[in-house]
Amino acid sequence: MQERITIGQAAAAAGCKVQTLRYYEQIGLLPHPLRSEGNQRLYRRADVDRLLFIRHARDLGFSLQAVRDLLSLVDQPDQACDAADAIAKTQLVEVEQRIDRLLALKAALEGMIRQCSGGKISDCRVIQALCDEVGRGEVSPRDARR
Amino acid sequence: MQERITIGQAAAAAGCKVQTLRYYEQIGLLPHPLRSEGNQRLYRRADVDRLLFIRHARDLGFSLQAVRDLLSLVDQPDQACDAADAIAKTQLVEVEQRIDRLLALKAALEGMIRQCSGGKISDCRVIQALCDEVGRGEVSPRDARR
DNA sequence: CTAAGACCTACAGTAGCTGTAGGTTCAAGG
DNA sequence: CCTTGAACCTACAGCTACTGTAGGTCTTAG
Repeated sequence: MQERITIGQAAAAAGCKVQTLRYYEQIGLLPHPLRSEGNQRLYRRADVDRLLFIRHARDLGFSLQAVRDLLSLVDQPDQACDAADAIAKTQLVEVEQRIDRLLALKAALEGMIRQCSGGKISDCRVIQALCDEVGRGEVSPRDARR
Repeated sequence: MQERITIGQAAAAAGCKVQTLRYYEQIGLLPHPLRSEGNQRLYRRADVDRLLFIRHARDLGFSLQAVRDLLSLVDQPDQACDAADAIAKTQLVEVEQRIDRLLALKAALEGMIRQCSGGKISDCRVIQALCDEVGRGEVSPRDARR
């Protein structure tokens, strides 16, 4: 009665590569599935749901460690949901920081491009801007990297 | 007359690790510097300027390949600056795409957090949202990953 | 029965560093 | 002059999150 889903079908359903499933299994995010007589993996609905959960979380920018934490919550559904909430909030803060950082980059790049004279490299503003050690305060060289 | 700058001083000036300089040398972004009698690297101003250029570009989100391209332009300063302009524009497009993607993530995360009931995991909206295969159109699961 | 395609394991490679082990050199203090 | 400790050296392993490759096996349609 159980559907037997091949690794290729599961990967297609999740929009990822076959290798990615094997990798998730290897690092313990997915359980070892049943095998056919010929040793090929056979997944069930629940496994595919778990995979979709993982992929969805990854699409939302959660690290594999965060996904692992979320899955451990899912595996114990009677606890309070504060932990899941906290993980999402941490993630939100990080996303906001990345957005701020990228907006600053965008401004800096637009400034560089706007001033490109179309002349020679030696006069090019893009290169000049990168040569300036100091920058113009839009991006500080010291703490700018995540 | 030349200043002799140690690798530690150069790294400090650029706000990166000593290993990073050795790595850049290894992959050909920085030239092999002079060595002391005791085989220690001695950099000159020009080397440090090149390093600062690299770090600045990295801070702006350029890949090492893009940095490599920009440096090859710097090394031939009499050519037209169209190439540098094109690299910066490509980078700008990528940055804008990343921003759009992150804004969608932010909205999705805020929605998840807003609806967290504070109850049990089994009712938690954060988890529910991740379990929904379909999502609510904010982030498409298929093409969402860069 | 055969051939193509999907699957298997095992391992190497990607980016961009970072960390470690085990040894050498340099500069300052005694 | 000698010692001590920081900074340096090489070489290599490890990190994240996969992706690709080689060489072989299984399944399924014709």
